[in-house]
Amino acid sequence: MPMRSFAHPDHLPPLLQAAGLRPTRQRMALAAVLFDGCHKHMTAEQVYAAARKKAPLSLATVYNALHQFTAAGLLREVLVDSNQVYFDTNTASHHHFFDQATGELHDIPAKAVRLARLPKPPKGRRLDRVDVIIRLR
Amino acid sequence: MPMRSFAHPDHLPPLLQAAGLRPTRQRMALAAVLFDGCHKHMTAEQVYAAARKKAPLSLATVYNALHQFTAAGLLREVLVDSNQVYFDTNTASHHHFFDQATGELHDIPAKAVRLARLPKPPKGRRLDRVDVIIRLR
DNA sequence: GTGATTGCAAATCTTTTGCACTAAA
DNA sequence: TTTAGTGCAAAAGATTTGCAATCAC
Repeated sequence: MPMRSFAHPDHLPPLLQAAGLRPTRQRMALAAVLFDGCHKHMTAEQVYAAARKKAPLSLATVYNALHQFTAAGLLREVLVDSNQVYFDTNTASHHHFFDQATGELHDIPAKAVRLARLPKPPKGRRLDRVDVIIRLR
Repeated sequence: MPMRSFAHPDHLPPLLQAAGLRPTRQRMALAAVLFDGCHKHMTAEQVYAAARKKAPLSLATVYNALHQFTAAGLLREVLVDSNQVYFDTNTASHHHFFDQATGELHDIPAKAVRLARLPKPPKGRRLDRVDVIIRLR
């Protein structure tokens, strides 16, 4: 599962700048947590807990940044559980297993699912993307 | 799209009783709103607004009842938007179009989508169901 | 009667907002 | 400088809880 590797901190400022975001201390801490080379699914609270070990920042800033990162295409929201929103660092086309017993979320590569037939969008609308969630128990 | 028709109020008490729920005035009003023979996608707030025209009831009771109905298999939660949970009166296997511009949700019959390949669940877990969400813009 | 159900208001939880302060460019 | 970004604390929404009053059986 290839992902651009931003494990080294030097790669973070260009990443943020490319998204039109100033590489501030807080955003750098958040980016270091999220874009370390491994895909992850994290809630705002989890990101907050991890980032504040790297730099002082407030929860409001976490929400601001998560939404900015999402708008910039660096993150994707995953909605599988009515209690929390997960932010997914994998922005490539893919799907999810959701373990309803544990709340764990796992990626499924796009090619592992074949959508052989799909209805066409109603007129006037175009397809944005297709999310497949395989719910487990 | 066949659905058991509960348009006539006389059909509501047995429906509730079969779910192990006493047919109280409040639950009857809620069931009358939801199970009128037409499938719908409603938020708790929308259900509340419609039901209070039929009988006085509180929002807390709406949430209680929606969860009881869901646990009883009369409703299904649909998660497509981080701002609100939709309750779907169609509990048969099916999928959804979600219009991200308007927030509208539309059913897709199960047969309109063919999942030709699906990864098998991790060991120890079994498949509960597969949700396909076609996001439109 | 008696236990299930409800209403109300307060509590919780998550997320957003307003605004003065701070820092990046 | 100058403007974007941040922190804080308050506000907003959605949902839940606790408990006394009420209703279905």
